[in-house]
Amino acid sequence: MKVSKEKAIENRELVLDTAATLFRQVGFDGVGVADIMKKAGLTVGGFYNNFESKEDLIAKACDKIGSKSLQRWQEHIDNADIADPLKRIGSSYLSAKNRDDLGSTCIYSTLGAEVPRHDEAVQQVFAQGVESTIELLSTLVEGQSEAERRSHAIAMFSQWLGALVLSRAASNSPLSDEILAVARKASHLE
Amino acid sequence: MKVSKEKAIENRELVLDTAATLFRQVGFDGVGVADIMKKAGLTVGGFYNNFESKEDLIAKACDKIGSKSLQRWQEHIDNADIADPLKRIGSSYLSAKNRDDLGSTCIYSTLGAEVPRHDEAVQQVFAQGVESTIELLSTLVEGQSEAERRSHAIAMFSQWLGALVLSRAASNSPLSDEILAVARKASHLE
DNA sequence: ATTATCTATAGATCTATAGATAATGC
DNA sequence: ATTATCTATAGATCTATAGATAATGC
Repeated sequence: MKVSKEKAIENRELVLDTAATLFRQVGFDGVGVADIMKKAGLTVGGFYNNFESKEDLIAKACDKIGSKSLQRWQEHIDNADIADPLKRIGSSYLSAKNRDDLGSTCIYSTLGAEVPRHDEAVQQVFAQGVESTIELLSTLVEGQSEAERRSHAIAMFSQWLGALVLSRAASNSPLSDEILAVARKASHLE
Repeated sequence: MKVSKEKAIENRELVLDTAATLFRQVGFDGVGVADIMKKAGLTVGGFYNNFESKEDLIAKACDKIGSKSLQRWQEHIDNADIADPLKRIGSSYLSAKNRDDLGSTCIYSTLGAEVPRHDEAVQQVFAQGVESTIELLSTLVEGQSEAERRSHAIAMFSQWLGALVLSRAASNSPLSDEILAVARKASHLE
C-alpha cells in the first residue's frame, strides 16, 4: 500500500492535474473529493494527508494550471519559429476547440465567476494569475507607453475572455461561432 | 394551508425571483431546492407541483431574469430624460456595484460558464437571451451597416462581460477596479 | 370537493475522519 | 519503524416523493 516518496509526489501532482481538469469541466461544486481521487486512480482516504480541505485543493490546483498556462504562452513567445506570438495565442484562445474542451481551457473563463465565493487563498491565486497574464500580454501589444500597453492588454484580454464565456452561454447556437469570429477580427487575428 | 389562485401565482413568481438571486450569488450547484423555498417563505413540499425539477427551475428563473434585464435596458432607451442610453447602460454594467452585488448582476457573467453543463432547455434560454441582448445593443452602437453594428455590439458586449468576470477573478485586489476602469474607457463611457 | 402547501422521509451523495494495511527506507 | 494509501463510516446535505392538512371556490 505504501509507495515510494517519489511516487507519492507524483500521485499528488496527478491529483492536482485531475482536479484541475474536472473543476473546469463541472465547476468546483460539481465534483466531489472521492470522485477526483478515483479518477486519479486513488481513494478518498489518502486525500486529507495531502490537502487540508477541498478548498485547499481548489487553491493549489488553480495555482498549478495558472502557472502552466502562462508558461505555455511564454514558450510561444520565446520560440523563434513563431513569427507572431500574439496572433498564435489569441487565435488559439478564441478557437472552437478552446470553447468546447472545457477540461483544458482558461480557468478565468470557467471558474472566474466563482472566485468571490471562495477563500482568501483562492482569491489570491486568481488575482495573482490575472495580474501575471496581463503583464505577459502587455509585452505583446502596441502602445506608446507602458501604461498604454497595460491598458491595451487589459482591454484585449477582457474581450477575449468575454467572447469565450459568451460563446459558451450561447451553446449550440450559430451565434456561438459568430461571437468567436467577431472577437478574432476585433483583435486582428484573422 | 391552501392559498388563493392569485396568491399561488404570486408565490411561484417569488420562488423564481428568489432562485434567480441565489443562483447568481452561489451558482446553480451552490444552493438546494429546500433553501430556495425557505428563503421564499415556503417549504420544499410545494416545489414539485410548480416545477418539474431543479433543472426546470433553472431554465425558468434564468428566462425571467434575462427578460427583466432586457426590459430595464429598453426602458432606459425609451426614456427621453436619458440623453445617452448606451453610456448609462455601459457605465452601470461596468460599475463596482454590478461587480459586487452578485444577486442582481448579469446572468451571463455569473452563470454563463455553467451553461454547457445543463439541459437543452437551459442552453436555449441563454442563447436566446444573448441574441436579444446583442440585438438591443446593435441599435445603440455606431456603424455603417447593420452587419457592422451587430459586430460592434458583439465585440463591445464581450469586452464588458469579460471585464466583469475578470474583475471578479481579481477579487480584493486593486487590479479589480483597474480592469473596470479600463473597460469603461475603452467603450468611451467616462 | 379541490388543491396549494405542509411535514416527514427515502435514497443518494458529499466532506472529513478513524483505524487498518502493507510497502518503503533506515 | 515509518508512513502512503486503503477500507469503512459518521454526519450533513441534496433531490425528489408520499401522504396529511386546511383553506379556497364551486
